[in-house]
Amino acid sequence: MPNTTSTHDKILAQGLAIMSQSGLSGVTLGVLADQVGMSKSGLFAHFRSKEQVQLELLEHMAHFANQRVVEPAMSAPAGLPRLKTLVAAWLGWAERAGLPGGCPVAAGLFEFDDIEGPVRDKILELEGAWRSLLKRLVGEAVSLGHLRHDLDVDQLIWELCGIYLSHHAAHRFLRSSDADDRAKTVFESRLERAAPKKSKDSKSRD
Amino acid sequence: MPNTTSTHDKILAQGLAIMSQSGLSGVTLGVLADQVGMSKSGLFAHFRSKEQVQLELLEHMAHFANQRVVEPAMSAPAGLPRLKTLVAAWLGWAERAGLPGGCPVAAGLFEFDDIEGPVRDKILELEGAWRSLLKRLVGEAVSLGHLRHDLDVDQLIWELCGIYLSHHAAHRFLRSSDADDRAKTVFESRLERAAPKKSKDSKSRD
DNA sequence: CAATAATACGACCGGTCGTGCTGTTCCCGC
DNA sequence: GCGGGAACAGCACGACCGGTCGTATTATTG
Repeated sequence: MPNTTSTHDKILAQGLAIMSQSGLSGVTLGVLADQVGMSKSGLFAHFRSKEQVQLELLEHMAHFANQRVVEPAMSAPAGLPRLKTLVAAWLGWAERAGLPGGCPVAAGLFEFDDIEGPVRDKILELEGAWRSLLKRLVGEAVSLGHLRHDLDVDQLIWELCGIYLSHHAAHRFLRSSDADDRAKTVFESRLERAAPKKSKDSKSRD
Repeated sequence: MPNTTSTHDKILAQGLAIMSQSGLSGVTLGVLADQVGMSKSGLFAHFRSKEQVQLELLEHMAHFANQRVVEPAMSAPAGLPRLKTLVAAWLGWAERAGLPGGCPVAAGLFEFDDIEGPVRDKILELEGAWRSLLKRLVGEAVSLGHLRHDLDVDQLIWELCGIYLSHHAAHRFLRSSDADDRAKTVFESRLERAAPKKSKDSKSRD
């Protein structure tokens, strides 16, 4: 059955667009069915519940983001170049990937901070996986001597996530045009402080 | 006007709690009426529309946050001390003020990034006012020589907002206990880089 | 060809949403 | 005491929610 993209996949693809614009709770069975061009009940037959739709949607987005953000970055040389490439591909990835709204996970971090359940757990899992990936790349950069050995890796990642969120807010909500520049500036400045010590200037003295 | 706090105010107070937990779209007339202890239509009579409820709720929150965060910080000495006090009062202010969910504006930045209308405009206004305040305090710190005169003020504020958002995500979604420490670490490190050049630190030991 | 399984449809359920209209209660000035 | 007006409740509406059911079309299989 290679010919058609299955209805199931079509549903997930459409749902991804809605989710990025209106958040996970904006993905309604009715509007999703309309978007796909089928009846609500016909759509529902593919899933056991709405929650199942949400979970599969998140899973689908993770896979989508993986091949749009992670995989391309992996072809860069290991260490600092790869980290830089990944971060560059990360910021604003959703728009670049054709998602009209922003990154659904970023929105989910605030939408589901107090809503317990499998959906929250799934977002938690995705976010954890992402931070693990960041940690791995940073760790490689440290091992290769691209970043200082006494670097607080978790602290750096925490700050990277802050850059991402601020970029998201500035770009998508405030719609300010300098979001990319601001993010680039603070990222590079942060990397500079994480660079191995050199005897170039005695100013880095912490 | 009778002695008691007016029903109108009681509605806004209850709505604030709901908004912090479930977001602005979680503030439903029915839920809100239940919480206040009156009928949906009785509550509705106080407002012209649900949108009016949302707008007044945002306004109410701004006033509330102002007296809980801004005003106390204003008693600190002008310049860097005041800025530090404000930021310290800012991070996690909502919980400290008795709001069970996080900061509603932070959530609103992601909830309404693609939903046009007066509500979005209101959040935009609040966020703009907040950043203006930050800018004013940073500017004062620069004028007083507490921060370097060639500081990129907007860049600093952009990063401060990133710290706030990352703190919100780490604390409220990830529920990690080190959010305060992480935020404090990056904030102080950032201030250090914004300090005036001649770093003969003989007195800065707060 | 008949039987079956997959797929999708339309109608419909109980419930909640925002929002009006119609009363009822109750305080206040006359 | 009475009339009036504000504050609130009761109720109904249409739209939409997640979800179920029966059914029609289609494809596969025996």
